[in-house]
Amino acid sequence: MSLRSALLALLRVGPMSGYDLQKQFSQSVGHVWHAADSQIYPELRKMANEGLVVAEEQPRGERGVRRIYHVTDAGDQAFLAWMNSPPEYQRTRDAAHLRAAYLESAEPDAARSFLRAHIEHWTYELSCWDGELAHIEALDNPMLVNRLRVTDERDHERTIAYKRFAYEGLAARARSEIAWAQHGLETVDRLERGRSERS
Amino acid sequence: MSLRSALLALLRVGPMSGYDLQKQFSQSVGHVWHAADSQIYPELRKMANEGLVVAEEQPRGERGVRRIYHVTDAGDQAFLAWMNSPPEYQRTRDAAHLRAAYLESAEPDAARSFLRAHIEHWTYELSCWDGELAHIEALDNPMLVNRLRVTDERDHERTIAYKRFAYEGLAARARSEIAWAQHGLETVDRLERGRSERS
DNA sequence: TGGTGCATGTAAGCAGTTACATGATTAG
DNA sequence: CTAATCATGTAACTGCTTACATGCACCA
Repeated sequence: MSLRSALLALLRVGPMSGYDLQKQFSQSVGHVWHAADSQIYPELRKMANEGLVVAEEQPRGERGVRRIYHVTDAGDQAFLAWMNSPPEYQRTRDAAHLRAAYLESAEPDAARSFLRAHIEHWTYELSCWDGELAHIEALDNPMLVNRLRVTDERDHERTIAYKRFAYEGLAARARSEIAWAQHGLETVDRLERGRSERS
Repeated sequence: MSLRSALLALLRVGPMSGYDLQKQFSQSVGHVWHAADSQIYPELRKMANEGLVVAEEQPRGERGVRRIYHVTDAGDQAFLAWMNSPPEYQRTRDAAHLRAAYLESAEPDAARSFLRAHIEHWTYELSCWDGELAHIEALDNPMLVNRLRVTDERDHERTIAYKRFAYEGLAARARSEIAWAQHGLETVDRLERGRSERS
């Protein structure tokens, strides 16, 4: 249900087409919740069938149709119900840590490559999230600006504070992953030194 | 492919039935990679069809059959190939941080409940991982003991070190999530104080 | 006329969840 | 005898991925 909530959260800021939403998912929101285009269009159709959104159909050329989706009252309530409901957690399923637990089975160089790839991945994620944080602080994130425009001015501070809070959490996680993998590289070196000394 | 790798990792320690594996997934390994029984049995069948494992069939009563799975050479190679291959990362999809980014839409009490649930969830996970770490240090984790038994003594140190490394990473992540949510609770209080002063 | 961006999808398939379903063995 | 544990699955469904597929509008 999170894709649905993410779509509602975006549409509550203002009506958008599937394509517009897709762009959001490849930028700002996409750094928190990823969704592919092939998933967005069918989901919007389903939401329209369930009355959470309505499609304003605009003709495009001879046959093409552009659908601008608007949130309905039912959609608004569904989003708020999700926001006020207890979160659901999935059981841990972490490929990187699974692999780490069996690293003695890998070649030392493969172990190092894996840890460097881990650092590279989380460094990239961190740069995205730090970038979003900079846009929040500078108030030049287009979605945030639009959202503040449809928000009571007394709620601006909270709106900004929670956005910042969310991205700070993701950035902290990325830093923790990077530190862990760096510690891992040191561990590989230490253990390999131990092996070469014994041989 | 990670479920498959996790199954191979366990079976490389020694042959086991689907039921035995299932128990491992609800204990030690299950804290890194979760899998349900309804997923394990079909996967073992598929792996047997592909020659990664062989089932030693034992009759059980009149009609029942117990299947003890053994890793084949092909299975061993598949596991090592996975260990030596570059990791694959999925795009971020984080329901808690998505929700956090829109927390101004929630009732303050719902926001607090959410953050407390987050702390509770990660505190529980942390206790599991700290528990596993204690079993690793005390050398009384049964799977680890079995694994050391089938491992060259010169590799004992590495085997233990990487297990410890994996669980330390998970524990660090849990602590980071808890600290984040605690900071979130303070943020809610600060913002709500601000609102009540203005009203 | 040709490329980029706008705009919309379908189809096959995989991984995982939830619910259902059955029967054997062993310890108290 | 009965409850816990051992032991094995199937079926329907959800969420997501990958690959495929089409066509318009505008600018150079």
